[in-house]
Amino acid sequence: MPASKSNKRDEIPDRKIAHEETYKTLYYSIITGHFEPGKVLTLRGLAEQLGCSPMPVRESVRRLVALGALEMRNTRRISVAPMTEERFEEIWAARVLLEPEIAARAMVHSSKALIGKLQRIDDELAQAIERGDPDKYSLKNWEFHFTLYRASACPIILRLIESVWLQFGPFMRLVTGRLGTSYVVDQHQKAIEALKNKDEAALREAIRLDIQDGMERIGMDFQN
Amino acid sequence: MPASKSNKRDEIPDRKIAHEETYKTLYYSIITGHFEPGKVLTLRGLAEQLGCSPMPVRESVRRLVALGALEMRNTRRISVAPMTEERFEEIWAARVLLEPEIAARAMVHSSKALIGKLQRIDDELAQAIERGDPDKYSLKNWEFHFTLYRASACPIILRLIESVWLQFGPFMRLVTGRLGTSYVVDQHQKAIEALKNKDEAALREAIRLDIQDGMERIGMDFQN
DNA sequence: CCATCGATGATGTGATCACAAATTTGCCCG
DNA sequence: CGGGCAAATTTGTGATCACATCATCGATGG
Repeated sequence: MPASKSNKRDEIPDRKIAHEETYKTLYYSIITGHFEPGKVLTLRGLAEQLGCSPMPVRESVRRLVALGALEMRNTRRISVAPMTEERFEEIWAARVLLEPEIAARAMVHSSKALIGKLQRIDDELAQAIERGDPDKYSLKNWEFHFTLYRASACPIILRLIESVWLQFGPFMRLVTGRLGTSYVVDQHQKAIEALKNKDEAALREAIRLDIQDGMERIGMDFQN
Repeated sequence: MPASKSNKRDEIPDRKIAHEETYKTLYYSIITGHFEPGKVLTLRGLAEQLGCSPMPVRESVRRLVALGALEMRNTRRISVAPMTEERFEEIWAARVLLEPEIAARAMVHSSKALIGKLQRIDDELAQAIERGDPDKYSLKNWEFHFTLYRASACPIILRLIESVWLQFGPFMRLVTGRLGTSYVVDQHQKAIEALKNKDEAALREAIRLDIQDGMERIGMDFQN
């Protein structure tokens, strides 16, 4: 054990790694629904777009394929996963299974700071809706959920949820088109309220309904 | 739409791709518990061991890191994830959430052929226990679960479960040491029975108990 | 004898090249 | 004018190299 001081590791403030940066860029692009379902991508195309060699892109794409965010057909062609009714229903089911559970686990580690942070994010989300800014709406909605989920200190389940979000991200662009009502925010507020009251059942229900609202809204457009 | 015949795609019987082969090799090694938790790996080391250049290994490792099977510290060092009590509990929770659900979904597509296949695998599993062959036991246990789960035709949830299995695979080597009793097989048999009777609740319960038995057995060793 | 520092070897990363396979383009024939 | 075949381009894959950084170990000083 060479570590004289036990807290010596994890001291390095994250070196700049190209493939990490490209991954983050692609990650947010997918989560916020910038990529059209079924869209075909190329390593060299993304590389030029991101201003690097194809090498970091190759690694990022491999990660995203592993998580189901991108597909690689047996002809070795990279594409955003196309949406089917089966996939949609499955994603919905996975979300309802995992997200209320991790939210409940987050409540245990809840704090004033967390609740304040969630409230602030939801305020920004409301502003994004008012101004009709779908990109910011997607991002803030993601921030709200994952800020809550990260507080659970359950990295394994969190990774599963990340995978699911990456897979329905491309369909987000369908829902962001019509930001008419704001009842999604209501569920967020109910979730915050439940956190304050330490009411686990209410929190689970708020998350479940938030998922249902969002997915039903996507489902509407998807039925066409 | 260039495809004149719609079934023309997916006709190619899978080209031999080096990084796919290395991935499968590493996948089974991890699933069956050949890698010790915390073990440090190197690209060049694995490459030499697998008889290829570091390139395909790099891509396989990237995939496995994305799925949580391997870790990459911020010092850019590759290692098998070390086991902690928190990780263990979380994996357990994720399994109980996902696997009974996908099993229930598999029952809808159940068939005589599937039941026969499961019975055959479980017979081989029993033989592996008798002969004290932990590697084959691990493999057949994996085969049993994933043969059942694949029948659900839920690729997204299946991928989540794959991720979870890859993460507790390294701890499998702890349980495979002592293959004394055979009550695990009992749960498999109850699952097969439930499939025959189309009894969803019984199937869910059998899977849940099988998970509990297996995890408790690992947990015993893990408490030390 | 132990701690600290410096040198050496090893490791992940990124770029580039060659190649086989797939896609696309363009030409020719019916 | 339309359809199918072949050339040409594009694309993912694998190998190799240079490089910055990290781990390992030996030397030095206390």
